[in-house]
Amino acid sequence: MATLREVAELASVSVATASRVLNGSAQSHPVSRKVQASVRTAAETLGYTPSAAAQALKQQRSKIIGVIASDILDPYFAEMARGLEIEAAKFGYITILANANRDPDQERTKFRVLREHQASGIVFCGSDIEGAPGTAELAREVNVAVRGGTRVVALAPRGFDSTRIVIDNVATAHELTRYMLSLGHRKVAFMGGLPGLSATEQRIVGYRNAMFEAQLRPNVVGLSTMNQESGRETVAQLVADGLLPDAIVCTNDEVAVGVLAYLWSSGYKVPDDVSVAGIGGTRGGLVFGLTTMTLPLVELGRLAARYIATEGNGSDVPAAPPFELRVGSTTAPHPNA
Amino acid sequence: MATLREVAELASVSVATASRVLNGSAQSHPVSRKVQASVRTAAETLGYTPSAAAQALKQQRSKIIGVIASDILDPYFAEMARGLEIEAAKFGYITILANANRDPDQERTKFRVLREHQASGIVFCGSDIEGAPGTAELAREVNVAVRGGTRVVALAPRGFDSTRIVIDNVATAHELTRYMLSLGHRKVAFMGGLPGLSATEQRIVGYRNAMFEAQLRPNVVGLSTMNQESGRETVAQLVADGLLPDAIVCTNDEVAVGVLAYLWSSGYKVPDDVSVAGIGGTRGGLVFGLTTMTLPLVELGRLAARYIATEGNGSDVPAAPPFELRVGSTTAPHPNA
DNA sequence: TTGTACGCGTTATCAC
DNA sequence: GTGATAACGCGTACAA
Repeated sequence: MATLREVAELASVSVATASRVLNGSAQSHPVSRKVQASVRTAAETLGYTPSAAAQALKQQRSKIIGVIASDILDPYFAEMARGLEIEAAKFGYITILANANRDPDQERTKFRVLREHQASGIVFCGSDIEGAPGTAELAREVNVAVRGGTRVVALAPRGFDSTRIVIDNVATAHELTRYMLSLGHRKVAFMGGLPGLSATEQRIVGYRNAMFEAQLRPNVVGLSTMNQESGRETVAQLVADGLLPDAIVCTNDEVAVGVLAYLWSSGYKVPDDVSVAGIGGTRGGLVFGLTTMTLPLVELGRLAARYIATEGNGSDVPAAPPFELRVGSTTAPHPNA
Repeated sequence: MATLREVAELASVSVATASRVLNGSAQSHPVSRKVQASVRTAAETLGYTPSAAAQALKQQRSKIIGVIASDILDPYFAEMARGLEIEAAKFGYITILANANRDPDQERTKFRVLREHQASGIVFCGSDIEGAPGTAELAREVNVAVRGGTRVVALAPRGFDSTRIVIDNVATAHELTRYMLSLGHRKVAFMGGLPGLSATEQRIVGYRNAMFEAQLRPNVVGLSTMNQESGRETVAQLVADGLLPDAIVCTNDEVAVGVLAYLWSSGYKVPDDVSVAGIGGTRGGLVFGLTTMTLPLVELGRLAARYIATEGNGSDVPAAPPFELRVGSTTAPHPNA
């Protein structure tokens, strides 16, 4: 790795001049054209690459955004990560991606590593699990970091003092459930999610509220995991028990796709036999014409990246963009409606 | 951010001692129990976090693995990225994720940024596009880096001199096509992929070879993109033209799922009307019982991470693990067979 | 317009 | 066992 000094020597100038030409202050601190040219060619021939480590050390901050995702294989988080990466790149930032498996201890470990790398911001993509062991320690460490000047952004409900750019989970489920009811369905079930996961619990609240308002009994099923497989298994069980409802509100698109997979493969008609909808608006549901609450996931990532890159302070936190119902072909009015 | 010196002062020891206690050589360079304890408590109370930047600067290398993916939303790459992240973490490494959209220029930019951060290794997850502008420049820069000691690993066919841990794409498609033929299908089509993309071209070769061996005419369709939507559109067109084959070998699972989505939603029976299979073995196909060539994607990521973290040299490159046919419920013998 | 010199936080080499 | 101190590569006052 060629260093700045080597470049300077080859160009017969001082390191200061070389530095001014290659990194930054070429305008605020003028350098003659000739020297500029010779420095640049020297850098080119030597294949000079500035040391981000040295720069970070000197400037007390590095252009790094840390991303802590619950599961990078889940499209929900992958979309956020993508938005983060794209927007960060625009500002010359890079994203460091860490997986945490929804485990507070792992989150804490990753958080620490990210801080060690002087990340100027750290983004939590997933929500937390209420009362999970390690949550308190994580919160404590996050709060210390925040006070120390590290920008921390939560893109989902979190129990620590960070900047929040969060979608109203209660409202998403509430609105979606109301849509199902407006179609004339009465036996509307809510399916999937993780017990204790804030996002899940909030969506259930939204669903429950909508059901209560319609004076109907809520019915929450399959509260275990939230992937395609669990959607398939849960609906298979409902069918086996003869308890298939009129409509199913799924906690996310993954579960909904699992439901569709089972129903189609076993001869049921969607939406004739049952209406199905998800929450998220991720790519996975698109091809199936899934009705879903489209969430601005990529945009959430972008906002977080921009907030960090532009060194936002607590006062200029962007609001989460609105979500929107996307009516597909997996929902239809109830036959008796 | 508390520094080592602050910790040392609080503990009334020298920075040297503090360093020995907190980072590394506590054994090779003994420190008394008492001092160790006082240093640790001092670090704790100050919330000391070592500066990775300073360490990287001093040690001339940082525990960073750069990952350049073509599209993080594609499960194919997401699985690799996940394997990389998990294995890297085991060795105390972190992964920096960069998206490149299959654009050589973007790849080059990201590659450079990764080098600036002194990544000890950089992994390319996707294959290249033959003759794409910018490919030569990228290759040149990669080769410079490799000679400079940076470990570069390609997990897909690439035109530069890097370590390769690659699956035999020709064989995957060949084997899968042969399986379709063994079921008695004669009109077997190959669907999807990017024109010029090495992985696509190689799979087509495998497919063609198998068809030629059976003295059948190959039929490649939908060579445009390789996501679910393109699979849906392509098969819809086939149906509209009355050209639905006996069996479809898809370039990846995404395309295959798109095909299934269309067929199911429009009343076709899989595998009764047509057999469908994919390549990849990603999660997306699992819930549909998709027949697919299961590729060791996560494992590929792990191997790359381990190779870099253990500072492998050119002589101890691990071989790609074997792939395997997973027979699901989307393929069946031909009715006339 | 260019050069000199210091320090960012850490580790490693020497001395005690 | 422990403590000074010199680098690592860079940016930037301050001089010239």
